[in-house]
Amino acid sequence: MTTLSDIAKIAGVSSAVVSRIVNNDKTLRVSDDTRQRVLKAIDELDYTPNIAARTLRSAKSGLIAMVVHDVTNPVYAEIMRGAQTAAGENDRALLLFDASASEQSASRLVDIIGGSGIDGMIIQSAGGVPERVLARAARQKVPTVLLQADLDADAHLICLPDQRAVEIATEHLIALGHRNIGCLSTARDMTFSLRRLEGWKNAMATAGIDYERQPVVYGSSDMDSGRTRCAELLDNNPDLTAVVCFNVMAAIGAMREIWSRGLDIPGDISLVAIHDVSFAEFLRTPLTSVAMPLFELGKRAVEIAIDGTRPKGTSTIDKAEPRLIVRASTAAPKSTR
Amino acid sequence: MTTLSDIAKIAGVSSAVVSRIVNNDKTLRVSDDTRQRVLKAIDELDYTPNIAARTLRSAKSGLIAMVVHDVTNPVYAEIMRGAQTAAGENDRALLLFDASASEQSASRLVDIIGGSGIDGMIIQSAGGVPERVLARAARQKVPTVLLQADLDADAHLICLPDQRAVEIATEHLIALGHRNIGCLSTARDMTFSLRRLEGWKNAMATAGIDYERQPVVYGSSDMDSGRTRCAELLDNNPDLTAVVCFNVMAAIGAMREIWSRGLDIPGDISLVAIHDVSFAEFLRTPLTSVAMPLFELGKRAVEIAIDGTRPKGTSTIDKAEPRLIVRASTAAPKSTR
DNA sequence: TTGATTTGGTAAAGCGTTTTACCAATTATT
DNA sequence: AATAATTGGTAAAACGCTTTACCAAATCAA
Repeated sequence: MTTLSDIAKIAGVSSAVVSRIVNNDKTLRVSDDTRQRVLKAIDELDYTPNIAARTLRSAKSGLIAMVVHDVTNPVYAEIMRGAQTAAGENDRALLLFDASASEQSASRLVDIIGGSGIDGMIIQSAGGVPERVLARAARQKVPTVLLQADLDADAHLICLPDQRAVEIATEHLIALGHRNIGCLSTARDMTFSLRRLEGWKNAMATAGIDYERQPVVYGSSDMDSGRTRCAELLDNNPDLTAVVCFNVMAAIGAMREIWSRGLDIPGDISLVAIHDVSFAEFLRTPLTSVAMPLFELGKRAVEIAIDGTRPKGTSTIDKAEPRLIVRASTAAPKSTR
Repeated sequence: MTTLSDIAKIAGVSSAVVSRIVNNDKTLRVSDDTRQRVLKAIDELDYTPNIAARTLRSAKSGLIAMVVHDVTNPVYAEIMRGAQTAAGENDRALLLFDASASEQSASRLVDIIGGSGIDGMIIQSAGGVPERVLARAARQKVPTVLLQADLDADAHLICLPDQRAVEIATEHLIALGHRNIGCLSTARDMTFSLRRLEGWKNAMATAGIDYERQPVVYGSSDMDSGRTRCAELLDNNPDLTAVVCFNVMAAIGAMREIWSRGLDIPGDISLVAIHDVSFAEFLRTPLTSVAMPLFELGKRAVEIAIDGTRPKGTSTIDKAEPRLIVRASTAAPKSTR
């Protein structure tokens, strides 16, 4: 309700001065006395700049759109927290879109992009994003950051240290004495699945194990998928003593399948999952996992979305190594005991 | 980039007409021919109204702020999905703030409220919201909806059918033959805790059980709290055969404690939790729970935030009964077998 | 003393909508 | 034929801010 010119009137200056003081314009020269008068008026009237007017004039809204595949998945929630934090640090706010929520929400997003409502966009939703969203963003030159999903779009791309994470997981199993180690992978057509597989091959080869003879099945990142794909894995590979699960929720489904067969974890099968979740420790068998820098991923995503100078391309979060959290789902295989 | 007057020029009309066509103004009288020309131009140039200009002029941004206590908690994620859906249906978008993320994010929110950046606000964060946020919203007359948290603020308040949920949970245990049923409650100073306790008392009294002799402990909604409070409960009440947990995450902590004592669920202790989560079924002992209409809560919240006509006050989501999901964590007590 | 520079500002043009008030031409009514 | 009502629009004023261009007065240099 209080406007710039209200302040200007009270302080006895033009609104230009007030605006430049509010925006901390370094090129403004103003007497200390005047500045104090303005500041006092701002404080007394509790003035806050109108966002719409500022956005209209400056073509910067301070809003970043974040499209997530499924808010409900705790793995992705951590990414959101990272993004949230970076947004706060940089005076931005996050507009949330759940790709799985409704078609109308995608339409709304297209309208917002087209209406210059956002300064940047972050997409976590592997595959689930309508083409028109990407197209519109490209046309409007809205900086777009893709997370772990290299659609060949005109956008930035950030990856996790996928290969290293699976290497660490596999090395852990090998160190325990496992030789027959299967993979419960994520979607076949995602490059992060490939990078993870590469990590597994690497670790196996380094240990002199012929990974060609070891099974790999592909699934998605949920419990149901984990359960059914794990069943296949066990059915066809009686010698298996360990499984690397590329997604923690799938790993939980896998556990269920293993238990339902009367098998023990880790007695009969050892399990390592990629990504950690808060309740991993509280499962029947506390789950050994490799924590990925998800928070950092979200944080970097908004930083890149904000930073207009950065050239497009792929970057990887590699500040910290993936972290192995040994719990109770991994142990030496029976044969070595 | 394309503006209203671009369209107007091409269609050979004034921008007023275009605006009113875009906004579907019923009072506009225009020849069918003209309307088609305008529509065609809009379509060809792929025109989308500039959001900032519209917001500035109309003082409606189409944005609802949602403040959540912890994005990471799967219980609250379901609320967000509901809100997301309702937002899509009503052509709004959601601005997300994580109360636990950063102090700066609260400042940013205050600026946005003050700058007329939002049309409404939903707060899920019990206790964790800075006073200045509420104050600013009240001053700016931003419709505010409080979820399960009756701060005495000038706002709408929506509650869950807390009492009924716990009644259902308790009745289930009583039907199985339990008489010694404890409560692992949520925070003592929250009225939803009180309502839930009321449900327990109700069910107990109806069955002719003296609930005064049964233990109640208070905790918070996380696993650690669940574990430690459950320990107290067990230490002081050896006769206990069942526990109603007012929060599912706390219930998971409780399970851990029970197992760590070499006790069996449900053999020694039966457990029911309020709220369901996707992985409840995949725990060591699949957890019996009472699902609450969380999705509906989120949905109603944005509907109320949008609907300016509704008088302030308390409402309860009572369209559907809380739903008992019987899994494996509840069974008849030993004594009756 | 004169001209140049610095200080401390001001005026005003947009940014793209929405909306109210108004109006000329056409059609209907008496 | 004269008046009234309807049709199909138009003009222009906000909304509140940012930013560029400009300028009078004071200070400084020579």
